[in-house]
Amino acid sequence: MAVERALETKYRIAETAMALFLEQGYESVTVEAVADAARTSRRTVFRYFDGKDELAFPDHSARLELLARTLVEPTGGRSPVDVVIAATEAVMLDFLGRPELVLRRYRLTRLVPELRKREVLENERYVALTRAYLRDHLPQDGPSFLPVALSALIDAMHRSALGNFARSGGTSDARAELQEGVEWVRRVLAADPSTGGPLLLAVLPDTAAVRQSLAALRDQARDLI
Amino acid sequence: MAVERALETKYRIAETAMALFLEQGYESVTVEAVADAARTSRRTVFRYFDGKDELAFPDHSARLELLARTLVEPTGGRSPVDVVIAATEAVMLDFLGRPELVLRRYRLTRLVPELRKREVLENERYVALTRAYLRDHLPQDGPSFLPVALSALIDAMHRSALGNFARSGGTSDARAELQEGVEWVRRVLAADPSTGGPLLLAVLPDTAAVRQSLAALRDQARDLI
DNA sequence: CAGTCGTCTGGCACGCAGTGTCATAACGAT
DNA sequence: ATCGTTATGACACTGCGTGCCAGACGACTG
Repeated sequence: MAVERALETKYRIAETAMALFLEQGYESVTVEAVADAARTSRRTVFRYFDGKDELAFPDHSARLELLARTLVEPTGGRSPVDVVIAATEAVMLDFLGRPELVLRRYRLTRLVPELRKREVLENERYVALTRAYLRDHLPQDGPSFLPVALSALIDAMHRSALGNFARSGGTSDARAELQEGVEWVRRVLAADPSTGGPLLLAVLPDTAAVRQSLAALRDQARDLI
Repeated sequence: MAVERALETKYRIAETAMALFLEQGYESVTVEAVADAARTSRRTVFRYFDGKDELAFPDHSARLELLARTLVEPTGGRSPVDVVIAATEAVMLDFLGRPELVLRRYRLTRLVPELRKREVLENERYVALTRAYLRDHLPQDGPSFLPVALSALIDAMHRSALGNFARSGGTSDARAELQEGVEWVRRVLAADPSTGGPLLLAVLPDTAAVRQSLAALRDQARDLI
């Protein structure tokens, strides 16, 4: 297939480039040097990549499509927030499918400001998608900042878990961390009446027995809720 | 003063550039054209700005310093979250001090992808500052994702309010919207036991009267809490 | 007033990213 | 084997960004 060959070429160029960047530094490696090392031409490099900085992100266009595709799948009755969370988990699993790439890119982005810039931009495109989805699917009677706040929150969890994964050298369980993070989001949302969460209130006699029961319940709730 | 004259030059160049960008489009305006229109040289433009895209953000370096300065001021016993919120409000007030600049830049960034990129990057620098502050000052026993989540949240409120301000043509009360947003954050944090918020639980007999009282309380709480 | 020192500015040249164009090569289908 | 399609490579060109140096401007001093 033609597509396979093209993909192979793209990744060959990208890996050559990343290796050169790590060896010699981003600035001092020209695109022509990358092309030569990958046994191709400068022009071809720019056919596969929009810019020199994108050489470290050969997988992002595909992953962005994955996110977009996941967001339009039938929801099966799930809430918009759950749909976005599931889509974010799918994106993370895709990331974790290429752990070496993630680790190498992490080193590069810490080292080269230009590549860090690019990473921030790529990330913004993910957030823009989820934000638009929430804007379109969340009930309109909630606070107007909810879509932007929730997309930022979920993205923050995603990045935090992936960052820990990279810093740990690929040993941490990024998926579990993400789930822990979004659980926190869910819990916090559920506790807020303006987003439709349940609310439990009561008036009780102020006796020692009641106080003691409440304290016990509170301690349990700290772990359970 | 030399500093005043330099600042005057910088803003003259920036305003000339923004006008040209809006008239003729970002791509088709060369830096040399900007320099000529601002009665200076190409070389001088690059002395005041790190790149062509920065021509639309003459105020960001100063505002970044403002944020950094505000974050190191004595806290006066406020919590780290409150310090970050106050600093964010200071940044927003600084933005609102130049409403024409905000509006013009908003039009530009919606129109020119290159400038939108730059805006995202500038924004990331603010978030990096607040995130680092929270990482250093928040209690260490909380969830590890709290700094990144909170900085993302507060930033989201900030951007949402400023975006509405620009979209409304400068008529909306951005400061009030920001405060509304951070109030939501505070409320939501306070409701979460893992971040030390209060928790109120009770067990009641399931009678019609009790149910009615709870419903009434719940309706009040929707507005009050 | 003359001289001098530091800073701001403009001109020049260079490297390199990114793009348009076109000719050629590789590949797949029939 | 031939043809149509698609990937590739060569070339030229624009414009950004930077290093370098020389001259202009302003401030301060004797």
